[in-house]
Amino acid sequence: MPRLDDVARAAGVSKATASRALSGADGVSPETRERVRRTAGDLGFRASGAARRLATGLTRTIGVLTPSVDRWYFGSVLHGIAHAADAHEHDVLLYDLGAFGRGGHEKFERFMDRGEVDGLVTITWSLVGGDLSRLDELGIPVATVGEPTPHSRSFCLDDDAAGEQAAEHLVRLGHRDLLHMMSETEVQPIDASSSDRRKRAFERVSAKHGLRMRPIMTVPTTLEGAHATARELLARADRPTGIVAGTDEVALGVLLAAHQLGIRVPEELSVIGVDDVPTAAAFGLTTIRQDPAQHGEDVVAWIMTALAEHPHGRPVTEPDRSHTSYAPVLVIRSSTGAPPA
Amino acid sequence: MPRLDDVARAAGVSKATASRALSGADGVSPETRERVRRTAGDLGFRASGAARRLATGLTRTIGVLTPSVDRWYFGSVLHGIAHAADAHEHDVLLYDLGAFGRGGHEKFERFMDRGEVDGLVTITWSLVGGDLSRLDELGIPVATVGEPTPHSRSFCLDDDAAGEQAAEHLVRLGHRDLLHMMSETEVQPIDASSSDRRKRAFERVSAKHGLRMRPIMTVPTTLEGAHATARELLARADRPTGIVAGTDEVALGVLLAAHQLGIRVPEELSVIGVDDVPTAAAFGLTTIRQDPAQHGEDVVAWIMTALAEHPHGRPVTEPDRSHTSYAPVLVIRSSTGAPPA
DNA sequence: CTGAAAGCGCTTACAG
DNA sequence: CTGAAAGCGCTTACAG
Repeated sequence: MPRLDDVARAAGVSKATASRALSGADGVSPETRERVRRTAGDLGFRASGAARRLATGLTRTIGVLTPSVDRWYFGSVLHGIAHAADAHEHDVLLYDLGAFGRGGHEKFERFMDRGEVDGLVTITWSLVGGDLSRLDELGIPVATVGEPTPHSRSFCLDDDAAGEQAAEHLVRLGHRDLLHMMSETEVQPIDASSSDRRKRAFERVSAKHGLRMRPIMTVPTTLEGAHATARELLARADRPTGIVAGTDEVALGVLLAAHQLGIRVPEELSVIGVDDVPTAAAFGLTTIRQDPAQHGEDVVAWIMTALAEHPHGRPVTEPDRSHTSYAPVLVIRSSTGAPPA
Repeated sequence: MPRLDDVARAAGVSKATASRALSGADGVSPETRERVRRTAGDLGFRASGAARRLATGLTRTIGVLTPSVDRWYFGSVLHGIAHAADAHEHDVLLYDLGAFGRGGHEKFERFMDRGEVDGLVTITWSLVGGDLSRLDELGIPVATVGEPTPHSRSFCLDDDAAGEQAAEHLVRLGHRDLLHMMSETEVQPIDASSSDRRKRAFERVSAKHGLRMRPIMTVPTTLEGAHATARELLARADRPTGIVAGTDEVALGVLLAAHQLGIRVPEELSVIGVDDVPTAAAFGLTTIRQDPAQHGEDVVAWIMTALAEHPHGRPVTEPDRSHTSYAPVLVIRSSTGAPPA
């Protein structure tokens, strides 16, 4: 592997000049720059990242802390992050903290110990409160996507509006007897998780319109879990006319149970979800759309801006802990309709 | 941030001794080691990764090149990799090359230019042939998961056996008129992709048992894509009695179409897939199981072994390009049964 | 516009 | 068991 020194010598300049020519810094004549560049190309020179890091203190890497990577929401956010990071010529260092917080603490410690990054994004539920507040030690821009949090800058769907829109859609169709299936968040680092907000929005709408009050059901955040619960629920004679599901996975589990029980959708039962996962369309699922990949792109854009303002270390000003919330979009398909007469 | 020098001084030893004490190298008295460790802890010392990299030439990072991150298979492999890497105290650097090869080349170039890792895993279809062969330049252990490849060590499901088991299962149930829905691989870097192998295995079984020869159908590797195709196919009077799908996503699309058309499964139609995705059970899908997370763990284990044998740079011996193939497991559920009389 | 030199913070022969 | 010193390969004031 040729070093900068080899390039400099071959091009007949000093290491300093070679470095400037290659990095694009100004104060180098066009001819010199061109010659150095060609020489570097000919030699197959690749700057040592380790040396550059040591000299500049910059890793050109952004870290991602996520509770999972094999589920739609997390994968989509990660995809957006990876895409945006690449556009800014930054690498992404992935810390998969493990299934929803379990055992994640040790991995978090390892990250604090040796995960060297210029900026960090934590995805919902990655961390518990105590760990979250330690992120400040890092002295780098930190942002969260998935839930609003007072600990850092955050980006996420407006869950209040999403919960409201879902319930209001069914109310407009004439439903008076709805049930909310809340998808369970196994770790709740902060006061109001997404599922809590969606649930409370549902309760507000229920109260406002004087709907029948049914107890909220809590199910695992998986199609399977919701499916099992829904099979029992829907078999009962006094089932609701509509179900507001906390997520599409839950909604799809309900739809599947309805199909298996011979309950026609939407004639006998309406179902609405939140997310608009790729399979929702094929199932005809009415849902509240969000775009996690976009959130991932936006969070990286914010980090890049913060980095540009304070290239090294801790900003002198108070860190930005503002919140960006995305407006939900109602997507009407065939899983919702007027309730049975 | 305290440096090693600060720790050394505070503990009353040289940097060399402090370094050895902290790294666990031997040749340090137990008392000294303990004292240095405590001092480091008190000071909140964290070794600079950049400096360590520069001094040792080791990044303690493994790279992952993947065509996507928001689909079950890739997410699962990545999860296994992240878990195993963490167990070996290595970080993972993620390169999401983008949707199945499109635009992935530039990202690949960026990786070659500055992705500094000790070992690399490429997931199926990440790369096209020309890029694949350039991986040797890296002089680090490289392995592929998802498809057998002559370019590197590889790990994947035995697709021949999987395709055979799927078809044979239906033949045993009495089916003579089967159709294969092959899931489309958008980029085929090597001669025999997974889907090709599964397809050819199907053809062998068809020939062996003298089944009706139907043209192979190719559908997108998504539930939606398969669903659209299946709706047309299943509406026809001469539809087959069984469908062998290249993946579970495809199989689920077929199941959905069958439900919507009022075709009873398995009485009127049998469907089998490959993968055993988490939702397969709720749908009662019979399938051929594979465990991508395990493949991810195994590939990291192999890299760690290779690294242990050749701690620095290119091994003198010929690189290991052997192939590990995993035996498929038939999981029988309720989507398959005897064909209609 | 260019170069000599110091510095980033570790590790590791080498010598004792 | 311990230390002084060289070295990993860049970047960046500083001086010219």
